[in-house]
Order: sequence, then structure tokens, then C-alpha cells
Amino acid sequence: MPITSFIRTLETAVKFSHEEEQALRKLPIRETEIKAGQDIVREGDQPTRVCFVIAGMACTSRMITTGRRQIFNFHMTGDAPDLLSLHLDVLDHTISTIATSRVGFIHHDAIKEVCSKHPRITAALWRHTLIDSAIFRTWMANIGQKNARARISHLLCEMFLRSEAIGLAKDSAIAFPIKQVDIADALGLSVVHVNRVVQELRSEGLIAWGNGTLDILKWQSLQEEGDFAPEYLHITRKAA
Amino acid sequence: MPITSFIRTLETAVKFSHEEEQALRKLPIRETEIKAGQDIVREGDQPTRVCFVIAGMACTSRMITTGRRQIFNFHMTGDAPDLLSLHLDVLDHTISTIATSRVGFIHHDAIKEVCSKHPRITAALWRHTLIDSAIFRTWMANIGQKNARARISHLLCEMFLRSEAIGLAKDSAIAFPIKQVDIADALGLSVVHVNRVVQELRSEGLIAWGNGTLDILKWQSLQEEGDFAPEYLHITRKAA
DNA sequence: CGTATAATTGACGACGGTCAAGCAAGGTGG
DNA sequence: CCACCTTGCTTGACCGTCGTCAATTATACG
Repeated sequence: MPITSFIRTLETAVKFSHEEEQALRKLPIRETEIKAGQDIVREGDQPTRVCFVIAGMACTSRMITTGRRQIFNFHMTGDAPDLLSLHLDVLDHTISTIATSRVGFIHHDAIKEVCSKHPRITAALWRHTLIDSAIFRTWMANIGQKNARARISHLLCEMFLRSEAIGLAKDSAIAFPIKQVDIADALGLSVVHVNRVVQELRSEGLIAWGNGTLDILKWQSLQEEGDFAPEYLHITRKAA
Repeated sequence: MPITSFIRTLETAVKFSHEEEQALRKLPIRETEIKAGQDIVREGDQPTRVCFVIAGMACTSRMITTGRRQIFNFHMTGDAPDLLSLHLDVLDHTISTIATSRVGFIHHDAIKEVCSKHPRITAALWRHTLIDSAIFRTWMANIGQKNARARISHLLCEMFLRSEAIGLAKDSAIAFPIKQVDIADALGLSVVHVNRVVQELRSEGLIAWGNGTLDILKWQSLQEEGDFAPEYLHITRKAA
């Protein structure tokens, strides 16, 4: 069931009852495969449905008038990047695929009806958006207060733990379709400088990264470099 | 009534019914005056109540291990900076007063009970936290993609519009208890550089700022300098 | 008045941006 | 099967925005 991953993500705080889970499973879902680098929804849109990632990877971003781009977050299996459209009519960011992805859509009406009957589902959805905020705060502190090396280390740590939490890590390695430009846009750096730092981290044996795979060779060191503390991710589940 | 400002802030999207408003007004509130520069709640706390600003100004921030500080947002009359504690147990940021402020506290239990009876209140609270996220995103883009001059201009525009929306603007001027260090900590800059830019903006006649008052002399220009578009604030109300 | 807080100024240097070119890999088509 | 193109990564040279350090000047407050 494609919605399972989404349910599991929502369940990090409280487990749903059987009825709650059934209510979610009965939601009508439209499923699509979207190629890498496509927009799923755009800034300015007024969505009537929310989307969630079934497989692959997406990101939310915004263009600045100067032509630069800020990436706000990366989204992986189970994440719902535009839950906020349930309460804010106009979308203030674009959601695009990083890798070729499978995406599910659920109409607002259907979700709102489920919410009206199941307050704990409302709470879980609300909570999901609050975790997004927590990630935003951490990214803000990252971008605002740290140098390039720490920012990049921090991001890599985050991506690893999030992948691991949904069972996508093989030992110390994860699939990593993100490009260096994306990292640059996410961290407020230039591609050139991202590359310089990545070279460093590689030559120092902290990471191995290539062919869409990121291998964190020295977790402890990378974590220290990035001043990374994982609590903000609110991961309670360990992958199977 | 001290809670009125909070109710008005929540009402930017939908007006409450008479019963809803009464339910909110019956909430038991503890009210305190807190001097400038004090912590209201701290990172790591597990609050059992939420706070809201009745008068004055507060900010949310976090210390980085390097000794630096990131300010995430400023909060003025009507804002509730820690609604997220309703669903995330451990607070990931500290809330402190910028100016001497009057703060109200409401117990989680009381709010949760009102929410269970009034889904539209739940929605309004949720929405309030989503607007916070929208502000985070915009700050992130600001910090990540713009130079010091644009960042500062943008922040001043935001603070003006938010003050104006709650009726605290006198023509083109607002009370501005924020210090240059605070701006530096909010925008990822050094105080020295903030000062340099502020000098510029003053000498070019864009702003007048001193003695706790900010006067925006050339709104249009400042807005352009900061590439400021106010939609993300979701202000629907104009001050009386 | 002395002390603390905040703003201000100047000198100096570094982190990271910009520009530009080169390289590697993969896909496409003739 | 190989020329060609695109996409992403890599490298080097140069330079500017902004940080750091340090000292000086307001402003407020007890």
C-alpha cells in the first residue's frame, strides 16, 4: 500500500488505533510517477490536494528575484511537503523532484473529513508540520551561524539519519540523488565552494560520495564537524 | 481583556463564531510582566502551558555550541511563540523578552479541551504555526541568498508591516526595541557589519532609527532593497 | 560621577563568491 | 561504433563582502 509509508511517518509520536489507520487507508489516492527535475506543484498554486512522497526524493524551494534559489527541505518516502496547503491557500514554495519519484495525491476534502472524525489524526498531521518547522529552525541556525564545512557536514548527517529511519540505509551508506548544486542552493553557498569542501571531506576519509550513493565513513567525526544533534528530527522509529 | 489580541491574531483567516470566541475568553490565563532580556522558557524545557505576548516584544532563539546565537523570529502583541509545545514535548528554542513585556500563559489541558470542542479553533491554532513556518522559509531565503543590505532592509520592512497590522504604527514609524546585536543574530551577520549597513541606510535617507523608534522614510526604496513581498506574513487585517 | 550597555569607527584579513575553463560520464543519433 | 551533446563535477585565479579585533564614543542608570 503506497500510503503505508506516510502513515508510519505520522506515527512517530503516537500509534494510531485500528479505526484511525483504516480511515487513513480508505483515503482515495491518486498515484503518479514523476521524472527527476520536474515540478510537482508551484509557488503561487492553490492546491486542492496534498501530496506525499511514496518513493524517490523531492525538495521544496523558492526562486529569489536575483535569480538565486533557496531549497528549504528535502523530502523522502513518507514525507508530505505541502500539508500546509490545508490551511494556507496560496503555496509559497515550489515542490520538485530531485530523483524520479512516485508521488501520491489526496484531496483536501477527503483529509478534512477524516480529520473531523479523528482528532488524533489532526494532531498527527499538525505535528508533522511542526517537525518541518523544527527542521527549518535548525537549517536557519546552520546557514546563519556556521561555515561551509560545518553546514555541509550537518546536512549530510541529517540526510543519513532520515534515510536510515525509513529503512533506506545499508550500513553506513544511503542512496543520495542530490547534486552539489542542490546542496549549494540549500545551504546558501556556491557550487564551487561546495565542491571544495566535499573534496576535503572525501580526502580526509570522512565520506565517500559518488554514483548516487553517500557513504559516511566516520560518523562521529562528521557529526562533530557539523555540530549535529539529531533531536530536532524527532525520529523515534529505528529502521527494521 | 489580555487575550483579545491573541484572538485577533488567530482570526486573520476566519472569524470565530460567538461561542468560539467565548470559549477562548473563558480560558484561564496567568499574566506576568517580564523585564527586558529575560528568558520566558528555555530550550530543553517541557512546557505544560503555552505563552502569548500581550504587550512588548519577545524573540525565539537558540545557542550554537560555538557560542553564536541564531534568532528565529521576533514576537509582538498577539503572537504565541510556543504553540508547538502542544505537540512536541521538548522545546528546541529559548523564548526571551526583547523589551519589558506582558506575557500570558494558558495550560495545555485547557487549550486542548477547547480544541476538542471547537475544530475551527484547532484549525486557527494550526494555521498560526503554519504562518510561523512561512516566516521561517522567508528568513531562510533571506539569510541564504541575499547580502547584508538586502537582509536588513527586508527585516525592517517585515517588522514595520507586522507592527502596523496590530495598530502599533504611527504613520511611518514604529516602536523598535530591537538592538543591532539582535539583528546581527537574526540575520547571520556581525554587529559591526549591521552597523555599517544601518549607517548607509540612514545616510541615504531610507530610514531613521534611534531611541527605540524606527521610522521608514522611503518605504518603496527599502522594499526594493530588501526584495520584500509581504504575502508570506498572511496579514489580512489593517490596523484601526 | 562611575559603571554598564549599546553604538560607532578603523584596520586588516579570510571565507567564500565569481568567472572561466577543463574533464568525465552517459545518452543520442547518424 | 564513434562523433556529439548535455549534465554534473572539478580546478585555478582573483577579488569582495563581511568577520574579527580593538579602541572610542554616546547613553542610561544607580
